[in-house]
Amino acid sequence: MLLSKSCVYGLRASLYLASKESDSYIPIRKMSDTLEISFHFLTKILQQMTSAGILESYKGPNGGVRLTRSGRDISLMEVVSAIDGDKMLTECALGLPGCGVMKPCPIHEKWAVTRDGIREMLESTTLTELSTKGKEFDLRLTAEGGFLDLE
Amino acid sequence: MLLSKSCVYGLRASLYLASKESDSYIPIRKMSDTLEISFHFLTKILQQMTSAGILESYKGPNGGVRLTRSGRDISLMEVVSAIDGDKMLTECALGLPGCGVMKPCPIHEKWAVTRDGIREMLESTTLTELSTKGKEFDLRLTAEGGFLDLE
DNA sequence: TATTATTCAGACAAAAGACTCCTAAATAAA
DNA sequence: TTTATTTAGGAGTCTTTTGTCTGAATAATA
Repeated sequence: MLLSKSCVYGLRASLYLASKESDSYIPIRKMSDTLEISFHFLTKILQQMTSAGILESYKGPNGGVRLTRSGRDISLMEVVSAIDGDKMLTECALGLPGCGVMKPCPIHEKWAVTRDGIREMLESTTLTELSTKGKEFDLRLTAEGGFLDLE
Repeated sequence: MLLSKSCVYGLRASLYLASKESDSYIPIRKMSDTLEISFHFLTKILQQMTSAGILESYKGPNGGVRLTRSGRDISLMEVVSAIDGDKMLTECALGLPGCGVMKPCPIHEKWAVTRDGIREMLESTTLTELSTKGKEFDLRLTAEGGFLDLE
């Protein structure tokens, strides 16, 4: 798969948070229940996002996590590279270490074009853009349910 | 990564075979040595390609594998789907089981566009196209060497 | 026929990714 | 000040991917 499971979970959680317009902290337990993701596993992923500066957290009762900025200013790319890094968008498609402009692999150029398409998509799409559409059309965010099922 | 390691190895081996214009069988051992891929691991991958009809094999002395058709008629897509399947090009980017036209996920449409770019690239590129360029410009096919180092 | 070169097949091992569980630290509320 | 809630972080398990090893089947050749 293009994105790791961790990354997908991080994206879904980000969209959940972006769909909440209040700036109160959301407990991870609530998110993991709603999104049907293992609590402990999700916790770790959100920690990565916190240390990457996308989220901020607060301990204790009424604690949880929230976006540090408006979802309008956070691209999918930010979330992806916080969790999966940017190997996918920098590495040679054939995994050859020395591959580069000097001595490229045969699919170097074609892959560069394709990859730019992926990057462009991730960079130009914001959390708010997707969460807004998500709420408008009740799009899917879990196996069963959509944005309108979010609590 | 987009492609599994197995898939990348399969692609590199395919390009190696396409670069040989003779229709004699090439021993896997020779390929694994040249391409610096574990012999046994490569063997398994090539077996997958054989049962997918991309390669044919011959046992015993002077045996090995070769392409069943001209590399001109084999697209990268064929090799990729023989090894990795086509999950990448069919599955929801968020991994949501029910995601589809009826109730898509938020990135469904954008991902469909991006994905078509990937598919188009893989389908429109043939082994011969790449191996020809590979030989012409001595492109990279191993960590260290290029097409002109192939024996 | 015996030997050698080769693919085929499957069991096994190691590494990475995905996921669980437990304890500690922070903090709000009772 | 105690208790409940919540994140932080580490250690451990399970699964998948990647890679290794051993032996059997097949075919050429001496």
